[in-house]
Amino acid sequence: MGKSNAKDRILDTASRLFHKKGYSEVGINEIIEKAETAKASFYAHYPSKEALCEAWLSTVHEKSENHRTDIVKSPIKPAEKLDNYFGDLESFMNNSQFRGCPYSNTGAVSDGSCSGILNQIQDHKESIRQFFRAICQQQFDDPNHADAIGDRIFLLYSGATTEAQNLKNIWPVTVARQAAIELISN
Amino acid sequence: MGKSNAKDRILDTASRLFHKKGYSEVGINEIIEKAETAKASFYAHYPSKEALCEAWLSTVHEKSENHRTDIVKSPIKPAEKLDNYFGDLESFMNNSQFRGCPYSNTGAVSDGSCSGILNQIQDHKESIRQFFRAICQQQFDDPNHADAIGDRIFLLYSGATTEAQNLKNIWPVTVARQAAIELISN
DNA sequence: CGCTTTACAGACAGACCTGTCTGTTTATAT
DNA sequence: ATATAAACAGACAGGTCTGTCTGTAAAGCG
Repeated sequence: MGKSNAKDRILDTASRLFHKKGYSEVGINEIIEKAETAKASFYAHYPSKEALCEAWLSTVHEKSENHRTDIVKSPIKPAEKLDNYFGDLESFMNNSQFRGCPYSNTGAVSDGSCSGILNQIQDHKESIRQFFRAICQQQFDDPNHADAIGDRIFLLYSGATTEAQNLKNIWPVTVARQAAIELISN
Repeated sequence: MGKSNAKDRILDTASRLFHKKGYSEVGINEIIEKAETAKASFYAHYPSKEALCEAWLSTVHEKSENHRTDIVKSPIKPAEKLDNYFGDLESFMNNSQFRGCPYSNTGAVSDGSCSGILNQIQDHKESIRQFFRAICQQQFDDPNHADAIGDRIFLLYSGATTEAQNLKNIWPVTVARQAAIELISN
């Protein structure tokens, strides 16, 4: 465990609350109370609530992006990479009381006023799309076919995340996992 | 055009605003102002904002459910039914500035405090799932296989809706449409 | 010791939120 | 014409929101 300074406590607490309840349902007051810090300390480190949201999404992106890079580089078979990645999603959903993608959930509450957040959402989604395409490129000879299959797996992944949250059930992830493996194996 | 009474004006205005900005980003004051009615009139017809949300989701469900029933009963081929339904989604996304499923967007902002809304979300999603399963039952001999393919198409549909919203682009719907047709044709 | 940095506590402003209330106006039906 | 129902306008209460402000306490360092 590293030091527990105010800035980190705020970000950790906000991450937990934003993910669990949704960005718009969490207030600064709740964050600083549960982070056991003061409002002045919050505004000393973050200029606004939106900036905190961007910092949160950045950390999520960074962690998950590193994880995906590792998977792409690993020597296992492409189908096994998909199996592992959907397995990770299964664990994630089970461990988060079926709260799904932080980016989609944040984008669901936005009319486009904050372009910084919208850009992060699009960058993150495009990054996941390219991840699936990269795996498919390792499997198929035809690059166009690989991209097409990668896009389909991306949509299965997104749909599984969304509907596992809506239905509070893991079956969408299980179904998508099997479908993705079949897609890349045929 | 029917009469323009206050109750209908409120529901119509709220539907437009909830869909465009998200439930949590729209207030009663904005609704009654744009519906050109008074706050007392609002609370004469709806006991709370949450009740208005449920009324909104109910109308969305009713309309879309009737549409799906018509499609299932129609004499065209299953693959053509899917093509039509994804075509409808394409039009819907284009006409709504890429705001996607009202149910998923509402569910993204909820920690489970309002069970009425959560139940409507789950009922609606399960209804769409059964719609795709019913179409697949018309195509395949094996009922288990039909259900399995129906579930995959359901996830493609959900993922296409989610990511078209996130990416502000129609390609996810186009990809899902083609993938669904291939799934039911093989 | 004095100086600086960081974090603390919490009052405050100004705006917005839902929901209640009083009272007035309009339309309809008898 | 008169009674009844519906819609109107809008003040108000009580709470929450983000963000600013003043002031204090503690720790590191010369």
